[in-house]
Amino acid sequence: MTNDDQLDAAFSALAHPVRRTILARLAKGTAGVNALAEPFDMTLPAISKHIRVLENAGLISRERDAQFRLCKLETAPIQDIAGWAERYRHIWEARFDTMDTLLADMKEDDT
Amino acid sequence: MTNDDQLDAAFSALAHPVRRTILARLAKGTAGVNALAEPFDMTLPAISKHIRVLENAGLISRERDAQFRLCKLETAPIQDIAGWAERYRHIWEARFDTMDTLLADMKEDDT
DNA sequence: TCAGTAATAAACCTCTTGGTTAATTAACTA
DNA sequence: TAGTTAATTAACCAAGAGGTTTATTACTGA
Repeated sequence: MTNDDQLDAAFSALAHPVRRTILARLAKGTAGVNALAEPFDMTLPAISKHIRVLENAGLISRERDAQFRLCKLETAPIQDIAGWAERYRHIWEARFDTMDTLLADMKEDDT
Repeated sequence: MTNDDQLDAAFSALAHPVRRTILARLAKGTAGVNALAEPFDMTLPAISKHIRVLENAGLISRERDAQFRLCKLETAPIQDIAGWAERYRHIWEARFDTMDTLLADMKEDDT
């Protein structure tokens, strides 16, 4: 899988509030599918599918423990996304600087 | 639009390599639709649709200049995503620390 | 071994996405 | 005003996403 494909998978997995909520829950520790499904008004197979999407994107891993499938958060794709976003930071910081200058100029006008 | 909806829109807009490439191009400066379409083996209406997706997600804005529609990168949704990812940073850093400790322990065993 | 619990698989449905071609709008230019 | 360039709209299509219900697998524990 190319780097681009990995980003595709991560971004599109994260483009659903249910899946982001599941990740937020897993940030507090591993959990089984039923536990993850609990907050949602949705059937278990639907949650199961969301979990598979997260797994395929590498955002979680799973381990069988007796009749449970424990899900665990994996941060690598989130780090990739953070890295992707960072490439644009200089732009918004530059614009913020411009705004700073603008505000400073306005202040000068006041005095 | 709720914060969740904004993240949905941003993540799903970014889940396509063509759209990420367009943003990368716009990071270097504004451009018209034909210029943005140039690198892709794809019809203009297809690019036009990608651009609309980016616009609806707030990732770009547009200004009419004569017969051109100049596209401009907007960083707010990228900042939102960077902020979202940051909430997970403590986890991967904690795991990295654990790995550090592990490696240190292994080193001690060697001596 | 049998009942119960955890989870997935299969089949199906509807809506969305990503692309096409053909037609249209809007502005510039000769 | 006619032709050209820039871009969008409309109509269509195939494939994918997200959900359902029903059936099945896999394990636990009495």
